[in-house]
Amino acid sequence: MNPTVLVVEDDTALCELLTWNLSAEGYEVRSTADGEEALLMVREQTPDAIVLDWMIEQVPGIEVCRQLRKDKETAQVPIIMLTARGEEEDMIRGLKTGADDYVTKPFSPRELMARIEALLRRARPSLAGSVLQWGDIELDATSHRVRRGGEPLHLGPTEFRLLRYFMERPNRVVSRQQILDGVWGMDSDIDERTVDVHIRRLRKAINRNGDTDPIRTVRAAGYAMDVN
Amino acid sequence: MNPTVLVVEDDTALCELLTWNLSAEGYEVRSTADGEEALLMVREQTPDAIVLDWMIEQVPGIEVCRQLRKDKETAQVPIIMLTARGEEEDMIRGLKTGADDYVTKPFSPRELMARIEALLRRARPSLAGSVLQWGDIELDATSHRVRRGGEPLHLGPTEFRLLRYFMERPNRVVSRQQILDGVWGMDSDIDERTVDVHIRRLRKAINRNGDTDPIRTVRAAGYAMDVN
DNA sequence: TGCCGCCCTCAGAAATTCCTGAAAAATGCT
DNA sequence: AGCATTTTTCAGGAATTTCTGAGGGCGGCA
Repeated sequence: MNPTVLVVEDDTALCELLTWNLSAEGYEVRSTADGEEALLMVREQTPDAIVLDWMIEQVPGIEVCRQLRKDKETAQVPIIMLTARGEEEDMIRGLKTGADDYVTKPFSPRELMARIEALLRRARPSLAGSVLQWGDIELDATSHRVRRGGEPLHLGPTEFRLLRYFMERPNRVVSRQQILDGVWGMDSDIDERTVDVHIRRLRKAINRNGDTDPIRTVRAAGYAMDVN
Repeated sequence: MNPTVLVVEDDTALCELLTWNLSAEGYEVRSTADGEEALLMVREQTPDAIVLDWMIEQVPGIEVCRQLRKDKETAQVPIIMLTARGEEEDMIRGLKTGADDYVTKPFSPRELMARIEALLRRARPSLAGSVLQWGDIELDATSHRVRRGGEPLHLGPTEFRLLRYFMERPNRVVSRQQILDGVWGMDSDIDERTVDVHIRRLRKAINRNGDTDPIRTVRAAGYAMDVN
């Protein structure tokens, strides 16, 4: 289950170079040369990060960026923009539009790799192997261990993924469908009510000692994990 | 309450330039030329972001970065590293050590500003918009929370959508039909009178403490939410 | 193979919210 | 002041949405 990176680049040689490097780093790579198709691919299966060329066919990169940011589903995807020109204006426009980072060609692949890693560390902490925290709850993604107030908690696999999903998105209301996509996988064909059940199981496992429940149900919207 | 940025830079001229630019952007700025002192300042009052020069007195910037990342309290603070040399190795070391971004001198202040903004947007969503405001009412669309004067308000789904609808259109009179389209959906087949009821429920929920009513009824036209 | 843990589904109960219609109140106009 | 129109109030039933407990099924492991 490696992190997925979507490369949107119409220079075939560069695209292959990136794909090769990313694969070597252990990323799952998908790629396209077309902005329109990129949007479709993101909607179909949200990647963990996007490397997006400014100048691509059909739709300019910045427009792709804007579209992604506009849609709630994809608004949080980390985006690194790539450009040939060193225009300051472009860079600032790109960053203001919602890109997280901006790299000008020519660039060193290693630099790009490092920037992607830094960005993932920030945007998806569990992918970088750090420990997530919420109040007295600690979740270690690499060792699959969860503690509350120092006491180890026993969670099933699904409960673990569910908790991680919430801890990666503190304060954010997510719909059942989003939870299904994120925790079960995009193509899962599971009833939304099932989420309720697992939320309940997770709650029971976490609040065993009458602790405060970190998970808030938002009627007609979904659930959220609030900062305390 | 503006976001606070800590500038760690021993070149006095550059430090002043940064301070001036950041202040102009509305940031609260604190600064020091000394790495040791920087660590103390962070511990005393955690800033929302740090601009950190690689070459500073006493402690090298990368060591400051490492120290900050080691401590749980400060592990999440966004860090942008600044350096004179364009050495690729340095950049990669910096990013691997936990820096979020890495800018080489000479750089444009505007670029740095844009990068800080992008980083804050990622690290502290609450600081970078997404919260609508009207006087003492705050509405956070992503966490579905509403506060008035700091006190949390409990709104039902429809009331929430209704309030958001108004706060997205300050100072604008909207007809009942427009409200139905925007809040209930274009194809809703609901009596216009129903809007009245929900307006009332919303008012009751919002003005619980005898606060001023933000919603103005416009006879024969609809409703509006005025700026205060 | 048999046990065990976990996952998904189902369906009824419970809780909350929403809508409806009509009456009361307020407003504007003559 | 009196009338007409519009807005607000109100309460109960309808409709959603969520919660809960139980049960079958699948797969891992001894």
